[in-house]
Amino acid sequence: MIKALRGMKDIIDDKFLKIFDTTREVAQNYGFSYIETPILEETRLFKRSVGESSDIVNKEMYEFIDKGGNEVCLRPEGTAGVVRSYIEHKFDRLETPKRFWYFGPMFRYERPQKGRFREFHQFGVESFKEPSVWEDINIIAMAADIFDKLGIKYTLKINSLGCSECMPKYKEKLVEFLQKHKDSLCEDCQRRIKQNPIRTLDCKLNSCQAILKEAPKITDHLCKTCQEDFEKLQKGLDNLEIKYEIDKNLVRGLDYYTKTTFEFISNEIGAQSAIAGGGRYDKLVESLGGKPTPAVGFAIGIERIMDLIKEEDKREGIYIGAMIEEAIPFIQKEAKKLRKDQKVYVEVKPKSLKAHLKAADKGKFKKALIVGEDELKKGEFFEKEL
RNA sequence: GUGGGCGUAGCUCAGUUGGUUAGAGCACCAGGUUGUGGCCCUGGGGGUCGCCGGUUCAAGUCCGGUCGUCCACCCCA
Repeated sequence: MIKALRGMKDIIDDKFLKIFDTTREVAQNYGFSYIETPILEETRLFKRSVGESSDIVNKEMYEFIDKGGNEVCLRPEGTAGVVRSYIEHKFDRLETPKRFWYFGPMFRYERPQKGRFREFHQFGVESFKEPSVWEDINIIAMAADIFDKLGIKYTLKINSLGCSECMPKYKEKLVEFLQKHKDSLCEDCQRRIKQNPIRTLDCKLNSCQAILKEAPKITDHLCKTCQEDFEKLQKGLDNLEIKYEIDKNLVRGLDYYTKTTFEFISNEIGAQSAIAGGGRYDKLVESLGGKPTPAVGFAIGIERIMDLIKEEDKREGIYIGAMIEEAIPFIQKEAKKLRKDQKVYVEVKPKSLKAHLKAADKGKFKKALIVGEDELKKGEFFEKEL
């Protein structure tokens, strides 16, 4: 038997559509426009944006050479492609902000486990050309709206990584601290000192965390602007009555983030607790060859929130069946009329009244319309509410 | 990439120290005086025991490998 590839799933679940509809509705209500970018992109797009030091680029991409000799890969995340498109269409030369939402599959060659697949779906938004922290609040509010609409409980964590002014200075101090305690840190963290020192902050090992407690915090080293913006962020969320926690160790795995970062966490889905993540990336457009353009965005992991949506089983639609084959044309014609404004299922296999009612019940229909010999003569239905 | 658990019917799982035609519950189909579902009763269909190899008179059961799956590490949505 041929099976789907490891870590890839067929989606046979109406919840997926429900999430799609909800995210689309909310994004459109926020004034964002739809964008769909290619699933296949040049590999260097992700190397330059996500960052070569990240695990995603390092070891999780589906890379190959196509027949034209191009180094390509299946997209491991959504932001890079949208940014590429933004620049390619010269939107970076406009003064007006552009806001996009997308929904589609992403690919990462990882070892599958709960809430982690090799093909998974993300809904995401990207807002370009708006430097204000109030925009950060807008999009956090959008994510919160989506979760509220879907009835998903979450914890929001926020942090600020600082800008190109304060971040490098902080990094120096942190590296200095880490070098001092190098011998007590785990192997991974020792490696991180050179590669990506910020990542040591969210090391899961208790031994490292004990040392890192004393480490300098980014939030204590923000420049004046970043500090003010971080305070505005908190006030803005308070104003919208969105609860949050400040997590000074919240570091995101993609290299392009600056200033505001945030994550939505759920404790009901195992170790993969992040259901959405995002933040500001003011330098990314420029580093991919566009004009300097501030931007902020986030993405939601669809498979992860599918588990969190409770299924309501309500009856809906009409079941139509015939007890004799001669009645099939009649029910098909009637179904055509009824379907104009409601869900109508036609059973084309003739069977007993009892069997039809049973099937209609199992199918969670609200009403059953059955036609037998008598009904066909009169041109009417045997009707039953379920 | 590392570690651990698990692969028997569509689903959840039994299967005793290796021993005849491999079981249960749920689901499915058909009946229960020919046209009233959910409950109940009866009957029925359905499994190359993940795959390959080995040990043995004999393997679902033991051994090795492989693939898959789940959980965790790692990483992230």
